[in-house]
Amino acid sequence: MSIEFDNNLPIYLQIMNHIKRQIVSGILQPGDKIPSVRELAADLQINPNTIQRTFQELEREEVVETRRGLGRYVTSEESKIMAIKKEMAGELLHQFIHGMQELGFKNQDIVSIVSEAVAEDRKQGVKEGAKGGNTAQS
Amino acid sequence: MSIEFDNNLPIYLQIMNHIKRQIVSGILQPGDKIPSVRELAADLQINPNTIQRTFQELEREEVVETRRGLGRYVTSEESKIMAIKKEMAGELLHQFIHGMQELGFKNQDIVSIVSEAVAEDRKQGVKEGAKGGNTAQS
DNA sequence: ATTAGTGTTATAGTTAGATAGTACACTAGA
DNA sequence: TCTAGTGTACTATCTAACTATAACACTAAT
Repeated sequence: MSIEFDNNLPIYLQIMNHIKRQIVSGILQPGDKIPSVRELAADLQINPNTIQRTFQELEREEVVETRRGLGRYVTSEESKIMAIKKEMAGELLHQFIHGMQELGFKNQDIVSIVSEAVAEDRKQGVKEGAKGGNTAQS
Repeated sequence: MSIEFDNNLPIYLQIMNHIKRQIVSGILQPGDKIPSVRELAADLQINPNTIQRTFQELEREEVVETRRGLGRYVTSEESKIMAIKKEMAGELLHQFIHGMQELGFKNQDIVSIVSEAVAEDRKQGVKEGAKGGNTAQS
């Protein structure tokens, strides 16, 4: 595991999202054991207290379950996982569309830009999401 | 002017983005005077020092120009504004597509989701960007 | 019982972001 | 010249996030 940090977001939130993505995308399956506090801390070069906070938040969201003395496990409730997937996707979608509208793009522009970016993606492999799209005009 | 704060992002970055969006979308035109430090601070109920930092960053990005004793003005270089628009749109696009891919969505799913969200938007007026999209399955 | 691997808790210190308050410098206009 | 409205600078204080370190509690396996 390795995460690109450095943003302006708190580390514990970034790690939270990283783990949630792994669960939602199936890299971590329901019931799977997740790394221990100390193990992940050493792995990511992050203080154990920060990892502990990350995990407490994940537990508060019912994404993982704790068995004291044993470790932490991905929830077995697949409905919960699906709900989180929808929530995360909805959040991404909203931020994108709302953001583009604020920049002055029309709805049809937005669809075109996404279509083109995805087409680029298919041609070039997964590179960088087409940064300066040619259709990026309002 | 009013901004919904509260995220985990520093306030000065949020205000920066807000002003950049106003410029890029044409609400603020090239050469326009922007609010003074004290005025915006009072308006947003934010400490003047924080606004000062916001403006310094905007100046560093060459989005605004300062005339000491007079005030600050939106840059007159329209090419600079276009560049920033492309940069901001590219960032939004990349975060969205990359994020959706990490959640396990295929490229064709992503295009469909955006198309539907935009269609919803058209029907319901600008409401909330279609949070729990029905097609949000991989 | 002992050990190793877990989660859990606590104290102390550092840093960035934000606030509070004050003061100084420049410019336009009366 | 004086005043009002600018940008700018500085010190002090507060809080959240993060780090450093240590200790304690529970569980499974030996």
